[in-house]
Amino acid sequence: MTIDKSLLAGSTALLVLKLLESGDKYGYQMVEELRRRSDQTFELKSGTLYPLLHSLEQKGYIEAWEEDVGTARPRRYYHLTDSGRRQLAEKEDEWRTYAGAMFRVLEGGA
Amino acid sequence: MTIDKSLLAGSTALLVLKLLESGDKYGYQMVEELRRRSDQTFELKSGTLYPLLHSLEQKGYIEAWEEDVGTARPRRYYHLTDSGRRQLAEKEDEWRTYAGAMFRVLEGGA
DNA sequence: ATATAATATATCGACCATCTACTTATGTCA
DNA sequence: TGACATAAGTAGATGGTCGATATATTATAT
Repeated sequence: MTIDKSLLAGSTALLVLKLLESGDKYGYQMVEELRRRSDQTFELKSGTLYPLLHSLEQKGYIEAWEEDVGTARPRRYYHLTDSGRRQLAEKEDEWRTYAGAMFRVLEGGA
Repeated sequence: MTIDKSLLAGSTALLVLKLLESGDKYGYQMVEELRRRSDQTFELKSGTLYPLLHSLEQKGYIEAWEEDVGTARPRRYYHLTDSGRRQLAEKEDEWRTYAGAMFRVLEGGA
C-alpha cells in the first residue's frame, strides 16, 4: 500500500533523527534503511531529505563530516548531537501522543 | 502535550469522516467531539475544518442539509455517503499501515 | 561498445494542507 | 456593557513534500 504523502509530513524529522540514533549515516543510506525498516512503506525522496538534513544541521540537532572516498562524490555522514538526542526524545513522545489520540478516535473512544 | 500541526496533516479528512460514521454532525460539533474523543489532543481550527468540509462535499464523500434553528445562523449538518464510507475504510487502512511502519522504525525494527 | 541502472548529493518551483486572523451574527451570563 | 460560547465562513501566510532536473562515478547488461 502506498500511503499519502501528507501523512508523512511532520514525521520525517523524527524518522531521520531516529535513524541516526544507532550510528552516523549518510543521506542515501538513510533512504535505504528507512525503506527497509518500514517494509517499503516509507520512500523518502531526495528532494525531501537533503533540505531536511540541512535544516536539522542549522538547528544544531545533527553535525556533518565528510568521508573522502577517492574520486567519487564524498559521502556526507551525519552525527546526532546531544541537543538532537533531546529533540528526538521530545518528538518521539509527541508522536506517541498523536498516535494514541488517533487510536482513541478510530476505536470510537468515549 | 501540544502536538505539532504538521503531524495532523493528512489525518484530518480521516478524522472528520470517522466522526460522521456514528451519525450526522455539524462543523462546530465535530470540533468539540474531536477534542473530547482525543483527550484535548486534537484542536481542529475552523479555518481548517470548513474548507475541508466543502472539499469533502465536492468529492461526494459527504452531503449537507440545513437545520433552521430560529433566528441564529442555521446549522449545516453533514451526512456520510456510501462513497464516503468506502473512502473512510480506505483512509483508515492507510493510516494503520503508516502507524505500523512508524512503530517498526521507532522500535528499531530490523 | 553502449546503454542503463545504481550510487550519491543537491536545488528549484509547484502543490497541498494547515494555521492565524478576521468577519458576521445571536444568545447568555456577570 | 462586555465577554464568552455558539456557529459558519474567507483570505493570506507558512511550511513541508514532491517531481524534475543536474552532476558525477561505477557496475551491469545488451
